[in-house]
Amino acid sequence: MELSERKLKILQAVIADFISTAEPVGSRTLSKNHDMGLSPATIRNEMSDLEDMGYLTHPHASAGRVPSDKAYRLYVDKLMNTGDLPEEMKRRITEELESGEAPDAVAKKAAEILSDTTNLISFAITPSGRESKLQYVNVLPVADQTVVIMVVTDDGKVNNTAVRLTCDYTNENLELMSKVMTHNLKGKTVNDILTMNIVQTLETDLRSLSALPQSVIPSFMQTLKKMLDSNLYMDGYSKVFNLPEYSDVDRAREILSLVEKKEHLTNVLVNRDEGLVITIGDENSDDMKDMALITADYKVNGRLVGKLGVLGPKRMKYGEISSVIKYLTDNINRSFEITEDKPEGDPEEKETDE
Amino acid sequence: MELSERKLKILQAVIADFISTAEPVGSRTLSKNHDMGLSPATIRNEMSDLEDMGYLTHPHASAGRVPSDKAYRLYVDKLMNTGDLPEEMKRRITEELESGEAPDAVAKKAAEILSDTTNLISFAITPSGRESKLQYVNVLPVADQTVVIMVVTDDGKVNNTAVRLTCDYTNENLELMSKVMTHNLKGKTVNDILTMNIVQTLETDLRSLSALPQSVIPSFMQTLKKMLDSNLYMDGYSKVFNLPEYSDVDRAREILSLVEKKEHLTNVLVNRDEGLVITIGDENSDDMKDMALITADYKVNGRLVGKLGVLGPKRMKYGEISSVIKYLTDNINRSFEITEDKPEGDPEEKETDE
DNA sequence: ATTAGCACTCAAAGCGTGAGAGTGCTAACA
DNA sequence: TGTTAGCACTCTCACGCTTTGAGTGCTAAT
Repeated sequence: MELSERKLKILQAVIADFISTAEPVGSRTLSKNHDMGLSPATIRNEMSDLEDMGYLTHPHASAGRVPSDKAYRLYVDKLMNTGDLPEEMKRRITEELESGEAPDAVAKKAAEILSDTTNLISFAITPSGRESKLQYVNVLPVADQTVVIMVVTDDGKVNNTAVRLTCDYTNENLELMSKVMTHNLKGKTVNDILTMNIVQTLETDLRSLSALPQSVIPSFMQTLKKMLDSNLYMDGYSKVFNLPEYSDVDRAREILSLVEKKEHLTNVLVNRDEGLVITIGDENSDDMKDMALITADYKVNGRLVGKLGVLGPKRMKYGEISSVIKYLTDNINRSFEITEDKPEGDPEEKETDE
Repeated sequence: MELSERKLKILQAVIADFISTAEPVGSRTLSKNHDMGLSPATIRNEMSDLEDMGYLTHPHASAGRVPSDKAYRLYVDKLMNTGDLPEEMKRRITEELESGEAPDAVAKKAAEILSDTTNLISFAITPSGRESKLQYVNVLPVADQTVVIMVVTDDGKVNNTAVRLTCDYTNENLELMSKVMTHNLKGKTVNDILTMNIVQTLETDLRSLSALPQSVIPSFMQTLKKMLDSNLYMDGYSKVFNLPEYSDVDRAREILSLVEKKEHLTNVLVNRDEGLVITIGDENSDDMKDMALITADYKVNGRLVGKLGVLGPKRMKYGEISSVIKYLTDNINRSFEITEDKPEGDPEEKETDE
């Protein structure tokens, strides 16, 4: 059977209604609310067809219709309109985001905005530093036998670790060490540094420092490892209680415990495709089969890095939310783009206009 | 009326039973479970007295008794036993905590442990840097027109901000600036620096740098301000669903939205008394009237700083939880104590080589 | 002073009924 | 032939009634 123009229209109406009310939608309501010049009976016939085709389901015999995963997929691919955001909202987002913050702060803020505007649980992961290029290593004195190792990368990430030393140091030693390490490692990616035999590489240059390198280098590696991890920020936990699908405690528990497994969620996000990705119901992993997940990525310094998104019931305002996420990531990208046009070896040249 | 020995014993039994079952406890159950050689009728009379005295309440005429806030208070002050923790648990806590981490990481970990061991919502705030003494300022080059300002304090806090400059710089300029700022500000508390007129103080020394100070100093102040804030880490959101008192969605929503108001919660914690503090029901602010809050503080470098605690129903295992929190803060204190001038005290020295 | 006994209370669970929303089918209609 | 009105049927949900059981308070006996 073909999806006639009329069937499409009805399907769209059912989906729209269900998204906004969370109630199964019946033929009568449909014919009233959407004045499509058809009687309930006709609509009923069409809906019956749509059910046969797998687009609608029946919770039980005397209830209205509910869209299937297949219907949502069609809706997202063809039917929904990703309209422009209201100026007011755009303004607010830009405003809240504006400030040359560090990636972590931006991610946190973005999750906040996203949850506020969508009324769903939101999250954002910060870039993994895997491909970040080391810019600067600094070993700084803090107290007797204690120093801080600071690593800065070209995309603005700064990580540090405090180390208790097993030996004494002088400020000159630390400075020398910082210089040598920076000189040897600058421009290399974090990942590369972690996989190369750094001790050997530095050994000759640092011979004069006796025990110092042995004390510091493990912690330096530690700091780099920290840079590999993505940080996950979340917001809007308690928003779920506003949704009728979670008025049942067990359902609420389900989604909230899911979201509390941070490593798991991080994994899901990291392994996601690039771009704006929407996965609905069955398309998700087992623990999210009755939810929908919308994510997008953002770039720092032209490098693909962080992700953000929302999680909620399949009945979500896909169009609107996609627009918000799109607008948000665009804004973040733009705000991180500006470190360009330096002479140092970055081949791609991006020009921001408009 | 006086609280006879027997009344106390009965009261304690009621509280103990209610804490473990969440069901109003009746005279019959009590006489069975606690074989105190008294018939239900006698217990009934005593309970009636206890009710008159304000220690017990009746949800309704034909239900058992429930402890009042006053009863919990008595229990916490006199009746409960703060036994020692099982070795197994101690071992686990020490193990998980052991590693010279930064205050932020420690707080996060502590919240995690606390929620795991108590099965309640837990949180930990990191020190406010208000009284931290500045140790080191460093302005470091990151890219053209971009530098990172790093501030290190004596208690191991490290904060940094990336700044886009409005003027050019040379490495020498930055170094000079770092030196001058460190020299002028070292040993002063963050709070003091924020309230003094720093620009004026530095102006003469930095005259040679033209526009650089104007670019950097506001961001430096920004970084210091960040140090004032306590970071709040939480864990165990979804634990509430295991408690019968939150099987009602509205109750669950109540506690979870409360906990999501991070600034509010931070405030509550910051304004709390020192030491192990337990507040029950009415003793709390309006939005926690039917919960109990247990907190304690921990010190970094001898300075009173962070707090951690749990939030849950008034029916909580006060004794056990207090022990855990006590043990946890003791451990944290010990692990942060070492920056002192006594070289002794660290049992194990880790040596990594390869 | 304690306890057995009994009447009483109240929440919670179970049951039956009726209303309402919706369907599917059939027959009539343009 | 596609559309529609009509009608019987189905199923959930809300309501009220009854029963059950846990627990109390009081009284009288020990």
